[in-house]
Amino acid sequence: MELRHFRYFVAVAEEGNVTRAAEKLGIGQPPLSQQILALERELEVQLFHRTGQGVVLTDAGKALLVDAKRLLDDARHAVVNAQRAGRGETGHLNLGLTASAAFHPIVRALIRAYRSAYPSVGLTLTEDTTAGLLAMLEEGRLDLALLRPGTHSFAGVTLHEIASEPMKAVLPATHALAKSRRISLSALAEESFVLLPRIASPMLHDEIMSACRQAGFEPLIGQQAPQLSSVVNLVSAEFGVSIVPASVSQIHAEGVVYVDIADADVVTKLALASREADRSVKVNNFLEVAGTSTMASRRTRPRR
Amino acid sequence: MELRHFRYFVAVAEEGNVTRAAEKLGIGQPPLSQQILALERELEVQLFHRTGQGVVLTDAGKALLVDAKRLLDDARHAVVNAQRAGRGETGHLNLGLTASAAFHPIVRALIRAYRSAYPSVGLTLTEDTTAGLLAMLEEGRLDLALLRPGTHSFAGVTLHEIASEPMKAVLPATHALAKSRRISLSALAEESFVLLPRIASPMLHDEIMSACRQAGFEPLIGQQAPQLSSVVNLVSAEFGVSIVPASVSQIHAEGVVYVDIADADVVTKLALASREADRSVKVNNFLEVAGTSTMASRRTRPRR
DNA sequence: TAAAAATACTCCATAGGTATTTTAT
DNA sequence: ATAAAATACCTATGGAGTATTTTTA
Repeated sequence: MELRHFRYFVAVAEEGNVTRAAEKLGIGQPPLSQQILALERELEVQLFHRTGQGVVLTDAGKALLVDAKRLLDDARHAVVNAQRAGRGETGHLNLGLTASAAFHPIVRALIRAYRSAYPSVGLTLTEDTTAGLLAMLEEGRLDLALLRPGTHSFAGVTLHEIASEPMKAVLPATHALAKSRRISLSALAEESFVLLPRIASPMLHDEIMSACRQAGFEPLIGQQAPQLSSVVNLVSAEFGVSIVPASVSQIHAEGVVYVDIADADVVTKLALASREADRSVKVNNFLEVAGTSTMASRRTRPRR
Repeated sequence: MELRHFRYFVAVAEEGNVTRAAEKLGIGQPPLSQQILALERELEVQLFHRTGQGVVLTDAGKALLVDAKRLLDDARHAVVNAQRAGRGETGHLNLGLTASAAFHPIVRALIRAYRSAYPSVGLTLTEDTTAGLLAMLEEGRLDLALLRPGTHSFAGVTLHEIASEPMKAVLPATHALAKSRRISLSALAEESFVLLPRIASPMLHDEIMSACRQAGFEPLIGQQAPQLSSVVNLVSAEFGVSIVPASVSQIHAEGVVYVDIADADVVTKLALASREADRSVKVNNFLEVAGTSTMASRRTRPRR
């Protein structure tokens, strides 16, 4: 039994006449008769009463007509659904992001652009640490993650840079350098630093540490805070100074100033991470909307 | 696109491996590969990612798998439904009956027997005059009718006798003959008769009239009543005598007696009427349950 | 008897088989 | 290097065409 049998059956049922149905189908009357007879033989049910003027449906035929039409419709729908899914127009996308990435205006813009381009794709946003996001990405619980890649890279993960921004120093307004337009990192060599714990954002943490070392000193970590806003508040309370991505300067707090850093390459990058093996159209569409060129896809340190 | 493509696709999707799926389907790997490729080409959608260890579904494939399985299930159901309809096990039957037929115990028994044999067939009972029933039968608004066929027969209607019963005389208890075990019709020659109007039950009416004429007299119709129970009540009120099918003697009324009639052939028949052209299995099943042998199928007086 | 469906046969398109190559890990 | 899918080519089933017969009202 094939869809052809249903197509032919519906045509004959609707014409009430094998000859005319055959014309409509673009085949001859005898092959159509044969196919109908073959269907009746296979189903072991008579579908038509033969009359001198054509054919009329039996009760079995009437019952089958309803189901056959629905079946043919459903088959067409299945094709359309598959095609839409194939173009990445339907389905669901699990997107992860780190707390610091969430501050970047490009992230909001990216999500909006994707939603308007693919309105039928469901989006779930999950906020977690970089390590957590990468683990979820590998397990397949995330399809994409927005994070700040560090010096180390991860096996099976492709990073697509979407933004690079300078770091800024965060100083209490009372600080001697608070009125400078730009300072060099070495000027902060004796300061106590307020940073996010390394576990929360190892990439950002490592970038700050290595920038300081490159400037010739080992930063003294006086205080740790779990949120970037807390970091800024602690600086405001004169617990020390900090270094944050420029986009974080959106956080305005009393008694805090953001100062440009003169040192070259004190920048942090925002990247979209995807599974290297993931060939999903939905993910590719997202990357396309992000307009990214893939960063070097590295496979240096296989994850345990 | 044929059901074969869906069957093959589901097999490959569930095995995740073309070679194993081919074994399961009892065909070779190359033809299965070809059919899957043909499906992908026709849908213009990639359904599988090919890997070294087999194949994995794309998003489009995942979407199609759900629909394809449902489609194959639905096709199987459609076949079962058609077969059940073909055996007359589903659907609806419109059954008509006359007021006088409704009294006969065989009618109740017949309907019960059919319901228990074909519990999934819906039954609608319609009570009307014989003429009304025959018209509805011809128009297709009824599939079968239980009625008392008269001397005339109808075009395109087959009558299946299901019972033949004697007539009885209905007399007031005060009547001179009320205590007789049996009387001859001629004894009622001078009586006034209470009958159903001819329009309500022409067959029964004509049978009574012709029985009287055969007994040598023209009955005097003193009163007409629309219902058999009213006829009995009028006899009870001494408006006259009547003649009714024996099964009507179920109606017990004060001051009324039912007396056997001695004359030969004063009988009335109960028949099941169906359209001659109707080859419906449901109707045949009903006739089979009724255990009927078809009465002469006559076509004497074509209906206007 | 006249219209339509069924049968008889022929043909060829294509599903399926066999052998081999290409691909992916 | 190996398992699996794809390609190439061949075979044969059966869908479709042509001619004719049978059926039904």
